Amino acid sequence: MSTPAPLTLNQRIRGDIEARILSGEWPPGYRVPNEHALMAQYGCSRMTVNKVLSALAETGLIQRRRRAGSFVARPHPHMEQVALEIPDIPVEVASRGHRYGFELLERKCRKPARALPQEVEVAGGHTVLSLRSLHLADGRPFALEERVINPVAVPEALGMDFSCTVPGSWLLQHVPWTRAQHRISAINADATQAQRLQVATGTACLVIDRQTWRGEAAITYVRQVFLGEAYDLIARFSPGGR
Amino acid sequence: MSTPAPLTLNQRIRGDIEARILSGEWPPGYRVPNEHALMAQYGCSRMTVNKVLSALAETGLIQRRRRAGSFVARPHPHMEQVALEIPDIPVEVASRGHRYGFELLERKCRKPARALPQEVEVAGGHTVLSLRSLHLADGRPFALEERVINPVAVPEALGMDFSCTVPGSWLLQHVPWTRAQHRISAINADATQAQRLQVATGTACLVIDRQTWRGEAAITYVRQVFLGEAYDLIARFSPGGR
DNA sequence: TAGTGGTCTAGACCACGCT
DNA sequence: GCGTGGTCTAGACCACTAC
Repeated sequence: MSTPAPLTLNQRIRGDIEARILSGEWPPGYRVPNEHALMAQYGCSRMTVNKVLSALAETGLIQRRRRAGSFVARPHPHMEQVALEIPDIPVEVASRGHRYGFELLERKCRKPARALPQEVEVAGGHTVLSLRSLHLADGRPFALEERVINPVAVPEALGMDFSCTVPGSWLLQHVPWTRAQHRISAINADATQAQRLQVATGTACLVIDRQTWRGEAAITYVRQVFLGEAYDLIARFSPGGR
Repeated sequence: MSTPAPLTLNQRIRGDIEARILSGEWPPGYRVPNEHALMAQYGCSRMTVNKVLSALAETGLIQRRRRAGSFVARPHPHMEQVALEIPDIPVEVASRGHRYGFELLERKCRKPARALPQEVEVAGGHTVLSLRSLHLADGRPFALEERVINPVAVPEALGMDFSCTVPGSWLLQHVPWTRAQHRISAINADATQAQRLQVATGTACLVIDRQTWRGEAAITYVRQVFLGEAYDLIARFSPGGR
């Protein structure tokens, strides 16, 4: 029950300072002791306290200004971002205790829809590999997915039979991406969507539009339509950035 | 047009390595030169290259293993999180080029709804300050907000007249929080919600449930209901964590 | 067991920006 | 001007683990 703590000096100092800030002992605007003072207090070198304070500044807990000193930050700047988990649907379904199923509705190569700039970008002047599919949980519709893939960036995709392979999971595992953008919105299911999801027309659905890039090349664009009542996204924020 | 680059040595080395990884010159699994080699290559001390490699490891671009070396990471682990901007509604409305307006519909102290565990937690055995309000863009309904505040954690709130002060913005600026959780879902507007938002009953709405804590104390719980077609959330991921 | 990363030291010079 | 943080050096000892 005793501390099994082989904490590094760095972690001890960081923990000390974080605790003072989070407990309110050092309120927003409070001037943190400077590096020289902390160095003396902990009997360590300046590099060590500098590393701690730099790390705290990166996470936004303190602000550092030359000549002025380090100050406990006001709570909101910067913390306006929270971590949103990207859902991998098979994993998501399994973690909810359901049996996952997949059904490929359509697979073809076609021209991009000119009305969808994302598709045009993925096409890059060529055709796109278009996949329309349905994700199932315990045999019942869970999400509808419309995806286009850039066959120039991902030539292996042309040789894949996606009737048994989930395109999203396959792409995640085989194609490295460096940038992604997600747009989250809500729509009323139209007649086609409602029929495929086996709900009434007009049912509220959560929509995720995701586009990924590798360097400058667009890899894929996907629109996933979830039943609004059966699905939700969770985003969290905890102190220290992690 | 020339490089105005007063880059630090640290940034140069980090940029070099990131470029090689992102360009694919160093593919996933590639063994990055060890610290001694980089030290020689750049003619610098070990601390300098160590700081670079540690930073790259923190962002997930490389993995480091004692005795084995540093390796370019496979793309997906860890990158399953993206940064989601928390919307501050007045700012959000203004940034979309609209005039922001606010209307307090109801303000009272009451018992928490037993069916809502979030309200019970915010209450902590006491009553909650309950606020129901409407956010407007160019005078038209933009979002409906139902909020409860813990009056023990935020006693100043009891003295506030929120008819002119936006509760969310006020809380953000006056109450530091250390933890937050968001749940995003989609609903069909019920009759009351539809009337207040001036849309047809059943219109799809994007819902954000947000709860914040300071330490172990729950501060506030809020449900914001947005028009699904008029609003969306954007989440991005870029390399290097930022 | 030897090579690798993890951590730390005791200095140093410099740039910035309050005062 | 001068105190602060920003960066870097040339070492050091240790822990871990793959070989």
